[in-house]
Amino acid sequence: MADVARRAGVSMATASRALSNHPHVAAETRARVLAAAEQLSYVISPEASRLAGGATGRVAVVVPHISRWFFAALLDGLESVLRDADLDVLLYHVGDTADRRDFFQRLPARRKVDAIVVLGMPVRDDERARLELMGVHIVAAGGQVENYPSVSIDDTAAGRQAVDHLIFLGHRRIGMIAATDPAEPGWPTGPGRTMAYRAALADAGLPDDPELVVTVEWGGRNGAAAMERLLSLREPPTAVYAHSDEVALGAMRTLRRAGLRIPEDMSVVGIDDHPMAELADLTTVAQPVHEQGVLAGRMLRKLLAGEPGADGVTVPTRLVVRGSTAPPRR
Amino acid sequence: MADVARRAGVSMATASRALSNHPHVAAETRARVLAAAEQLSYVISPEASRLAGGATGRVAVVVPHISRWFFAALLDGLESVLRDADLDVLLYHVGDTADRRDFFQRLPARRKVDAIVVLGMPVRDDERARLELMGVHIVAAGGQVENYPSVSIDDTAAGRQAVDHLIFLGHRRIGMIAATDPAEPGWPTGPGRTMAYRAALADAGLPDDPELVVTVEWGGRNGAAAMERLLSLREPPTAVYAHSDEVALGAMRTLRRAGLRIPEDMSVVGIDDHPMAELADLTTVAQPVHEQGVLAGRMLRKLLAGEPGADGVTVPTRLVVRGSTAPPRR
DNA sequence: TGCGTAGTCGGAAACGCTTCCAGCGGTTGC
DNA sequence: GCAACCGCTGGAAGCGTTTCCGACTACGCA
Repeated sequence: MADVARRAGVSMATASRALSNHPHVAAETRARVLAAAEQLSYVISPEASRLAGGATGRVAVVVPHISRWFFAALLDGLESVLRDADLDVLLYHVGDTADRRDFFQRLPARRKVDAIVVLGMPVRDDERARLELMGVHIVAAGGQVENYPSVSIDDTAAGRQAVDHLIFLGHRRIGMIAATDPAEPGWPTGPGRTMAYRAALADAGLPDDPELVVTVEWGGRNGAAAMERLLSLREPPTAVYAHSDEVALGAMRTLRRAGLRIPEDMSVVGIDDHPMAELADLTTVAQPVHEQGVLAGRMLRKLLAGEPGADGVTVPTRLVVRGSTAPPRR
Repeated sequence: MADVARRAGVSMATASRALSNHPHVAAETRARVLAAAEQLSYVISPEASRLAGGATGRVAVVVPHISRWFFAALLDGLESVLRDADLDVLLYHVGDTADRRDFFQRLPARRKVDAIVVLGMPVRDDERARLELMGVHIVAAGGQVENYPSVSIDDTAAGRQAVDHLIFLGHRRIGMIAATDPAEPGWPTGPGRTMAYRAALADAGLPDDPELVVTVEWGGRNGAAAMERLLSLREPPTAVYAHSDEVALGAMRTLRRAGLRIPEDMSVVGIDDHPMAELADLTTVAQPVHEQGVLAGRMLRKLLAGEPGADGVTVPTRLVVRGSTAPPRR
């Protein structure tokens, strides 16, 4: 930077001000500095800049499963707005339980970022305590995180949309394939999605047969296995509600293999509106995933700018009727 | 850090050496410093550390499409090994042409990273020139990038495996759905995949009917449209080779809608072995995506350690036969 | 006993910026 | 006409590390 200043015939102080867009620099001087920087193809050293100044210009993004569509889409949306704000994204993948413990214990992002956003992942209280040690803003998206400004869907409402649709079509015997997060075995992805099922059945005066509920780890293959369980019942359901599209897609594969027709012999409904759902003609409850990432990014920008961000946003879901649901055969 | 040094009763110089695992520190002293740091829950300021020292401990990862499975899986693999090496991942998404130009023009990662890895994306010569301005190591994965140490599959071989399979089954009239990258219209994803098709046909003594080739942008929906084109021919093919599974899945949807049976009326083969391919019972040529990311990460570690990394690795692909291919009806 | 040496440790100078404070010439208000 | 003021600029003090270099200790050997 000394070179640039010399070339522009100004002091380092002025050069610094010009380069970082501070006021109190004559337009002409600024132009001269910028030109000098350009010629020397000089860029400010972020390290030195942060050392002396304040913010790092970086945001940590914590995500449990990079290669799953839902999380990747969330990240995509988030990244786009952070990039527009000239914020760099530091990616932290906390795939399994060990990673996760390690992340919250070591806090590898400490002192490295201005904020942290947690994607699609509930944060436990003890983890929250660790996170707060970092003393930076925290935002969540796509997961049911309390205590933080966050954006997500209403899982219960989404579940209701799916199950109510099946009930409306006339189904009385409805199975549910609940998905748990493989990283947190036994922990339901969305407790709301399960509650919605029971509430919908109760409201419709239908019995809640525990046989009809099977819980598996997330994933198409497990969805397929779950459907096998359901088919092995003495009296299988006439419709199945899956907690996510991938699981539903797995279930459909089992049905196809069994020679059953969809939707004539069995209706299937999922949640998410995964791109594959369209190709598979799967009825589902769509949630705006990319948009949730975008909203979280905007929220963060506000927070970083010092404005009091909204506490939380719930984005709407909507039923997308395709060819995998129909009234039951009588 | 001054606090830590004081508490441990040593100078800052010694504290620094102890904390960054340098030699020439008595074991007992080091333990004392570490304990003091622990008690004060102190972590080194990376900014200051880099300013004085050398490396940033960060790696830039450039990826064209975060939310597509292939790229996300690559990133997943890469991230896991970088994390093990205590390297932070700075994510740069260059979705469309504008992003891309902007990235290579502004080089936002400049001075921020020790290395850069390009995922699933060919780099043009002019872009390469810009990249080299950063003066850091460069590694590529999942794309056909020349001049860099890189890991990828042999696209031509993969294409041959797919097309040869169809030919072996007895198909004589084989369609191809070629995919281009939406970010770089007109640019074939894998020129090799196209060449393989022509070479296979030629080797089998089959005519190369231009009608049978349709080129679309990547994506399931476009795959579906491409299949419609193929079905509108006077004499449609008996089998279709798609450049990627998503495209193949789209094609299958059109076939299903048309009431055609797979594989009886039409065989379909893809490339990638997308998780959905298994659920859709799609025959495909599998490539180890996650592993390519891992290998790229290892290569980078070597490079950063000063060892001469291998110039490039080609990982093998293999045909996975499922239910979407069969001999043609006669 | 004296001296060289290996192993540790401390002082202090960078590292490349930002920002406080002061100075400078020129305006404005009375 | 003078003082107060304003916009712009420069000097210099940090910011929190690392590392060079010199000093100090304890020990082995002649």
